[in-house]
Amino acid sequence: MPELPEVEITRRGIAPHVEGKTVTRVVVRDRRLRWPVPRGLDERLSGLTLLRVIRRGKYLLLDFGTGWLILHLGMSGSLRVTDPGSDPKPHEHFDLVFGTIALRLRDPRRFGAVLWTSGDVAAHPLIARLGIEPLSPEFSGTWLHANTRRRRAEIKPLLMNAAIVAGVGNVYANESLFRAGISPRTPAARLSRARCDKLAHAVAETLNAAIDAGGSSLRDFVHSNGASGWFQQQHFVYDRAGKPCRVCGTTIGLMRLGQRSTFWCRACQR
DNA sequence: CACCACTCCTGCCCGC
DNA sequence: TGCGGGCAGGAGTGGT
Repeated sequence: MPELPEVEITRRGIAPHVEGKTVTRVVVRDRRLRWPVPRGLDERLSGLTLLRVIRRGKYLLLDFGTGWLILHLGMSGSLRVTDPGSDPKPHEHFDLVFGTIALRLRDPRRFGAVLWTSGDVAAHPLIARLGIEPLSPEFSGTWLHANTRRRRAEIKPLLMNAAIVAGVGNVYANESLFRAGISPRTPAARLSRARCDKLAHAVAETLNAAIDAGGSSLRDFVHSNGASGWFQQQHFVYDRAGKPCRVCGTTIGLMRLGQRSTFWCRACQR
């Protein structure tokens, strides 16, 4: 499940291969993603040079000067750099071809997105509503404390709300709360200033550790499945229901919070 | 406005 | 062994 770290690893994996390159062709094999892939991308993009690839939350934003291609990997999407002549495998719905190489999107569950916007990408409705970047210097205990005072929601669903914090999904919300020693059920407004500090640090640490873990596999984005660096990290709590806590041995619990599986150690997290 | 449930989709796992 | 059912999840949408 691509969350912020996986998307950032993807960005780092593909950027050196495609930045500065000019689009020669766009191939759409299946338009049926979360929203239909727009028609006319081939005509619109051919001849344009990709200036840079940036990330906002879980979105990849490809700057073409006159406009931006917005990519989202949904929960099963991956991007790789490949030979445009190679036979597409199942679920490889979209190619962005730069002469002798291509960016190829695979997305079995089709929760992902490929969209185009002209002008300022930050003004696009999907991007404009995103909350703070958790790896930005602005994201701190001070920010978290100030922005949760009137929140009745429990901290875990709040952390996963992209309109508040962009890019933290279920895996890293669970892991961050474990690292911070905070119960996922704590009402956000009840978190002390000190605990907000702890949590902001834990979120950044957790995300950075995951990025570092995936960084060793960057070359896999070329002629590979583009996803091999993802699940190598050891989780403290995620998907470990019924197993002993790696820190204290207490059995890891499982509950539903905001329709999502929530894993936690009742001894380590209060 | 804040929050919540619902929804999209398919691979995978479990039980029979 | 094969099949059906349930589950997983990002995040937009619409209801309360």
